[in-house]
Amino acid sequence: MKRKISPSEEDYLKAIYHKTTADAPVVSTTLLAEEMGAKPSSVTDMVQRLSEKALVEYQKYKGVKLSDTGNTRALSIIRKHRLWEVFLVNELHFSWDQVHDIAEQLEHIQSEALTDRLAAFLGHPKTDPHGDPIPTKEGNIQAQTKMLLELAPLNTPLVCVGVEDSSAAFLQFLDKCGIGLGVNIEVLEKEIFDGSLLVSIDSKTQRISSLIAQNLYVNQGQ
Amino acid sequence: MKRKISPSEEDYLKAIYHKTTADAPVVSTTLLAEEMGAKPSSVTDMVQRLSEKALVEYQKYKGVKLSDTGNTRALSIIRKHRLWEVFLVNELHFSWDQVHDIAEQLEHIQSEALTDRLAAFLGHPKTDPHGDPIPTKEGNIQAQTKMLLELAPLNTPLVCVGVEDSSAAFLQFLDKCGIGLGVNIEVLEKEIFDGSLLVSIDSKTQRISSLIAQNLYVNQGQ
DNA sequence: ATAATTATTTAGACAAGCCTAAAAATTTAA
DNA sequence: TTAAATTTTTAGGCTTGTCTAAATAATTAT
Repeated sequence: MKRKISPSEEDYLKAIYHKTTADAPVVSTTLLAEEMGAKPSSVTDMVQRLSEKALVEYQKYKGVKLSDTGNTRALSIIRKHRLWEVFLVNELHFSWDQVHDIAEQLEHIQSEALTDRLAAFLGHPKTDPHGDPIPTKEGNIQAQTKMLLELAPLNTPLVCVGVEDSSAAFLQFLDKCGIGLGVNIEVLEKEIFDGSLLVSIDSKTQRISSLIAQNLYVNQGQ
Repeated sequence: MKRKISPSEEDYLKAIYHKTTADAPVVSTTLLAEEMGAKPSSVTDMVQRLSEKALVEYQKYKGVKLSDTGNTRALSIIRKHRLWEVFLVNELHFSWDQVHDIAEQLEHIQSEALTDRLAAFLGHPKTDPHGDPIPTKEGNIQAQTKMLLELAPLNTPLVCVGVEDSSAAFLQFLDKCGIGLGVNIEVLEKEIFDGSLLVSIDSKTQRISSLIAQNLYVNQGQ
């Protein structure tokens, strides 16, 4: 009984998913427009169509959130996106910064059998190369544990999942330190004097400044 | 300098490629409409747009054929389609009859790097699971050698690539004999009395009737 | 509490890709 | 070689997903 959804509609569902949280359960058309790279008026149009299809709950001037069925669809798309990212990085040896645009296309391929077999082929991975959890076929997703490295627990395997400051300078500095999205990090010691951290990055031990730690997000890794 | 082509435009280029031959270098809008599952008027529209983009050569009432650039684009799409079919069958263990619709979607993914790496991952296959040749990155394609099994040479590795009679009865009978698209066949003997053939199918020897041999297409295999 | 500002929606337009119905060109047949 | 039948194109319309400009609601500031 699955109604067909266009790639564009899927992109909106995904954007709404990413822009709503427990704190802010509803997202404005303006914010969504930014996320989608479209004008707010276009978003209003689309959101009204999605509302008629019962994929979102929308109240004029009040913002929009996913319905239960919309949420399920969004998770299915995210599942496909992240599985393809695993394929691209683990099997085709792409690097983390090359896979997003390709996965963005692959996530719209419609075939449940393909998704199932891809997951099996990859060994049913639990997280993507960026450390983000992959929803199950049933639509369950492990709660996000994204936190600043500064606040992360000691002696726990972590995966770098994002940055607060995304300036080229910072990213290039990260590269120099051997840090990138998906890299495995473990905090060994916290220096009280200057807030610096002794960390092991892909099994090599080094010291990083608190400024880095304040701008780097990590997840609990495997 | 690659102009963007929509999935729909790509489908038309592919259809024109498949429907033109050395004998009939031009295809009519009506025939193309059948192939595309659209009305002739819609085809005329599209073909005129493609002509403006110099992807096809079109003369009113005279039919359409690919331009050189159109031909190159068509081959690139066919390359992607067939590479994905290899992936689906060899890596994800789909059967030959399940892969077409999925490959039809995957062929539109735009990323040269992806195609290159996929080809390398698969070991640069020369043919797809149906025995059809995979064009090279440069747009070279091995000439088609499709022929009726009845007329095929003895003691030569062949691959089943299609059927003349596509009735369910025939296809089910083929299944029973262990014959399907992509199956390796070699003709060992031709019986003059009844036209039957002694063949080795996936290394098992059996005799098949001339009626089968008259309705089965094979390619020179590897 | 009202005015000014900002956010949001509505209205009207456009391109892509399809459709149906009607017109025009081509092919076939008498 | 002209008339009938068929093929192909044109004309006009519809949906999706976008846009700009204008109107309206909500928020902020005085």
